[in-house]
Amino acid sequence: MPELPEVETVRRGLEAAMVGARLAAVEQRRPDLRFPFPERFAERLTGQRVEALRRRAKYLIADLDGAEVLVMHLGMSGSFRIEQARGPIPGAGAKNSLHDHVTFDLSTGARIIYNDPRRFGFMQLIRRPEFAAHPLFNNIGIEPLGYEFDGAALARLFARKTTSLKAALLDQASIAGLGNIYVCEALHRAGLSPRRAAASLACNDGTPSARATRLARAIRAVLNEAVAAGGSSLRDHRKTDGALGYFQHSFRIYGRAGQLCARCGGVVRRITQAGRATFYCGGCQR
DNA sequence: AGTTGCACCTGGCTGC
DNA sequence: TGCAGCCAGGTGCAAC
Repeated sequence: MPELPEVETVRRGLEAAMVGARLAAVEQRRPDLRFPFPERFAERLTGQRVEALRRRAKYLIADLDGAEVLVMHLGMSGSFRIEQARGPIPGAGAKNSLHDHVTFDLSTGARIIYNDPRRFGFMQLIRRPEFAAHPLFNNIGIEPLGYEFDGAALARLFARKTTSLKAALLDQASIAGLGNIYVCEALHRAGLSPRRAAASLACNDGTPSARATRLARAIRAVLNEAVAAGGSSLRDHRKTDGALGYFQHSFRIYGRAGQLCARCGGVVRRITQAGRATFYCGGCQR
């Protein structure tokens, strides 16, 4: 499910409910998701006050008033929803709660529930001083909505890469937060082929090409529009309040194999790159 | 060192 | 209606 715009949408929903509240009770319903939960996970969280909820790449990071930071990743199918703790307790066997793996009951009376059918998500507790140097975070690239991201940054990051533009854009060590959908969308907006060599964004003298600038602007634009729309709702992904994001209606290329390109009338193609589907228009993406 | 392919899971959809 | 096969928003790791 979640790329940067979806994670940011979740962050905003959780921030409003969690920041300033204490974790009055935490329930962990299985020993692992993608990885085992930390030792004594619920116990270490109980009683902690949430001071801030941040996003880095596709990670959610809750700053606690103790010595640790709670790191959460949604994987492919993770989602959060917010209910009132006084409401019906999800009963065993209720279809909707089958994959509810963690619940946080807050001092405000709200209950935050983490649901993840595929269990590719995970949660981790990291001591604050070790946070920046932690393996999860010490090799993460620049934020595409940050001030330092532009055509020059793209050209510099990709200068010596031998992979395709598509694969390079998906590499979280270069740019943090892009995923399969928004890479396809940004490349289409920029009129660049996903098969083009990543290094071709720099001119021979190493300066950023006009293509690099176009691509950086397209990435910013598509991410900003998607965040404003509350992300994309594929399958049953929802925001924390249960509402659907609606950016999926704005996809111009993703999932449109066989349809006509809205910009040039060419046929949208689907190919496989690095094991993942790529959608692009052979007419206007060069 | 950088790049690619596979593995990890469940569920939804398509086509027989 | 049932079922096999394929596909899915991510990423860590082994193998080249």
